[in-house]
Amino acid sequence: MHRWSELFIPTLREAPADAEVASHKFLVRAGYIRQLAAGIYSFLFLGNRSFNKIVAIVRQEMDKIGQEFFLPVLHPREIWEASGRWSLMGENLFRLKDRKGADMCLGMTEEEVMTEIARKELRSYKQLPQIWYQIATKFRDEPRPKAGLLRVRQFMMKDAYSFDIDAAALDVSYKKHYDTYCRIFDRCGLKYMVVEADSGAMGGKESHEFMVRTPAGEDQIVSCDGCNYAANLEKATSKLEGVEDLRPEGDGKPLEVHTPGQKTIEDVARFLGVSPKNKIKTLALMGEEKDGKTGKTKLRAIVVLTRGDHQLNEAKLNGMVAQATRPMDEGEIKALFKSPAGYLGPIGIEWAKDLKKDALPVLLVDKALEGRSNLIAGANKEDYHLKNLTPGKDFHPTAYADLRAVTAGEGCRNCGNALRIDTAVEIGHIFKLGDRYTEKMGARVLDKNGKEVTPIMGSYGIGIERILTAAVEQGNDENGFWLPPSIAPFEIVVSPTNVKDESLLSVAQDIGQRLGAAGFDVILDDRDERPGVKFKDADLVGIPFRITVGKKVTEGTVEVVLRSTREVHDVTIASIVEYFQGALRAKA
RNA sequence: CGGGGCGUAGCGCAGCCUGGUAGCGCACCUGCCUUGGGCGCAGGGGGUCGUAGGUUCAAAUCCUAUCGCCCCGACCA
Repeated sequence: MHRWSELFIPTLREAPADAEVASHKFLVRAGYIRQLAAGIYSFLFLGNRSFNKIVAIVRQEMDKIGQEFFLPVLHPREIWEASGRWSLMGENLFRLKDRKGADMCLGMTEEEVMTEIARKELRSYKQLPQIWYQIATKFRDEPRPKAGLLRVRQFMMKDAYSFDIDAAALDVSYKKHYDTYCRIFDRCGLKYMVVEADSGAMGGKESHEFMVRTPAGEDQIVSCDGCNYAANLEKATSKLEGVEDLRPEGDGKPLEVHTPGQKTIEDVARFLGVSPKNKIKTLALMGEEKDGKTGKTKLRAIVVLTRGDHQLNEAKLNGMVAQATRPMDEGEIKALFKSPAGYLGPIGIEWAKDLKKDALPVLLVDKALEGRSNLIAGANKEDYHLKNLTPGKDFHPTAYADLRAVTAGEGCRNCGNALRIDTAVEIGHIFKLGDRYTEKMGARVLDKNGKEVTPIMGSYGIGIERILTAAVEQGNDENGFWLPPSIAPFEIVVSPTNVKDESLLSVAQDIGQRLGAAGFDVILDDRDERPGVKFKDADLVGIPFRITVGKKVTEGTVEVVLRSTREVHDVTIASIVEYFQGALRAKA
């Protein structure tokens, strides 16, 4: 049994001025963490205790499906060069040189190291499937660390990798992780949801993220209360209500209209008396691609058309063109459209026929415009717009694609219910990697027929700090927070109201010892402080249950307080162990 | 990387504009008092004013540079 009076639990009355989100404020105030530098934190006694409990749960569950390794975090350049990520990862990769001047880096994820082992050791289909995992520190030089432990530069991650002989086998490994992740997050007491995710530039096929709703999060998730549809905004789609097209004017050919000074979609729509839904939004972008060898940046004009009231989803676009994009500058706009911004449109420019042809500018049209007619766009001429524009007839896109961002209230693609959008924090991510790493790094095994094949991989991550952060975010009030018992630094705090009263102290000690002997994690607040101080601290530090040992001892009872709801139960001293055997294991 | 803000005691802040003794609350130490929601009284310790340079008789304060931290952005032409 731990005694508070002997421990280092530096609680603060006030939050540090630079903390904004609840979890950051409370974890600092409760003495869990202290900041060392931007995005780098020290874990003190309580924080580390909670941290270790989370790790233990993750390890226990992962051991049921995989094998734990421990890999180096200091990597030679060569393996990152082999996977092609030495240049791809850019500034996010912490780089350094050893004494001989050789390039090294700090691991931000471990596909390379795992694949290197697979390459050297795996020879036969008989050795598959394999699931290897580790729980280790990762380094990422984030452009902007923020919100306490939410986005940091050094963190602990459980990362797992599966190697399978074919896609069907990968499905099995993937499902194992999906189920295991659910068990882990259930045991951690989190209210999470699983969403379809963008597999990103990694080139995976299927991907799910495990998300906890909180305004502190960085991701937007689209979900349906009517069915189980849920997806990251970067990936989400919806059912659109039909829009009535305008009737053709004049001879039905593109018709120039004078729109002096009308630049924005709203202005033009109002000026012409039409809905923005009948307008085309023209987005002028530049695709940038860095040549790995020469270091030169290749530019390519990419123009995206969306419905006037729609927003471009950059993640979808980036996935489609497989390169970074930025808005065109004034000169670039002028060069391509021969017109100032505000009057841009697709007419009068020769567009590429397919994405691979580098020479010509690319015209990507959002699917919501496919089949529409008599739309209005800029005329590529100052103060003029064009009516009667029909995609496929008046201009020919390089490709149609789903590029728009879903907005709240649109219909679910499965059941039609109104979709909601919430902010959430990502606590886990699983995805089917395919053969990207095994292929590039030369991992091969022989199949049943003696033929050489490339094993395919899955990659699976859990952010340990984020489990703690999410738990604090989902359970706090103005006085502090409460963690689920499974991941709290202690399950129960025993608070005698006055330690100078021998009878109170001895009852408290007795209760603490009996609960400890029964397997509960107990801390005795034996500090010589006023009751108010102890109660405030107990409320602050995340312990889900408190036992107040006070006046009622003379009647043979103590009070059990459930931190989350502040429910109070009088329990006899004699039956306290039995009480917790029922109560604590049953509810959070 | 762009924009904004902030660096003064462990935490939260004032002082800076208008240069001249570095201050307040909490925390901390000692004593007394008190003991069911951060109690009270008395005494006390603790600061290179982020760093470097400059102006000045004199710099926390004015000027320059630099470092650090926080927030917003890096999408809607």
